[in-house]
Amino acid sequence: MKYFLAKTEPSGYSIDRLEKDRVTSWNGVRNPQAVNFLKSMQKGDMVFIYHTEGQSCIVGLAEVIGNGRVDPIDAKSYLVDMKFIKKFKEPFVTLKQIKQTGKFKDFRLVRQSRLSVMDVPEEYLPELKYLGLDLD
DNA sequence: GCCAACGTTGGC
DNA sequence: GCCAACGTTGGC
Repeated sequence: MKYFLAKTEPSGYSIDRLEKDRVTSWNGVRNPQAVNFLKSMQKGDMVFIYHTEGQSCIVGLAEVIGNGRVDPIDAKSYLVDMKFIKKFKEPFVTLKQIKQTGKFKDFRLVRQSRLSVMDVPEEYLPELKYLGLDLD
């Protein structure tokens, strides 16, 4: 089981919306590198949901529930079905905090600010838990 | 709302 | 296939 992170603008699609929907097809990603990460997702993998408006922060967790597929209405885009797992308790873990620890220097979230879907290497999980993410 | 950094497009 | 011009993302 692997971890990923997917960004979204909450005014477009928020964690609250995912909680209501329960299940969604994560879509609208066209950047080739981000699409590759979507393609590497497998059933059972976990996805941190990250909001990019206002204070950038990790707001929740979703789980991949099936194989991805090319978006039927946009061949350059790729879809992955996922279900709501949880919304983290506030205060959310922010990008600022993540940068301040100094332990995420090679994390794509820090290195490639415009990448909207990425892997979260296992080595970062303990530090994310330490910052307050409840992964149980 | 600005703008740096990055990605994409299209003319050559 | 290069690269200038343009468009977009996301942090601030």
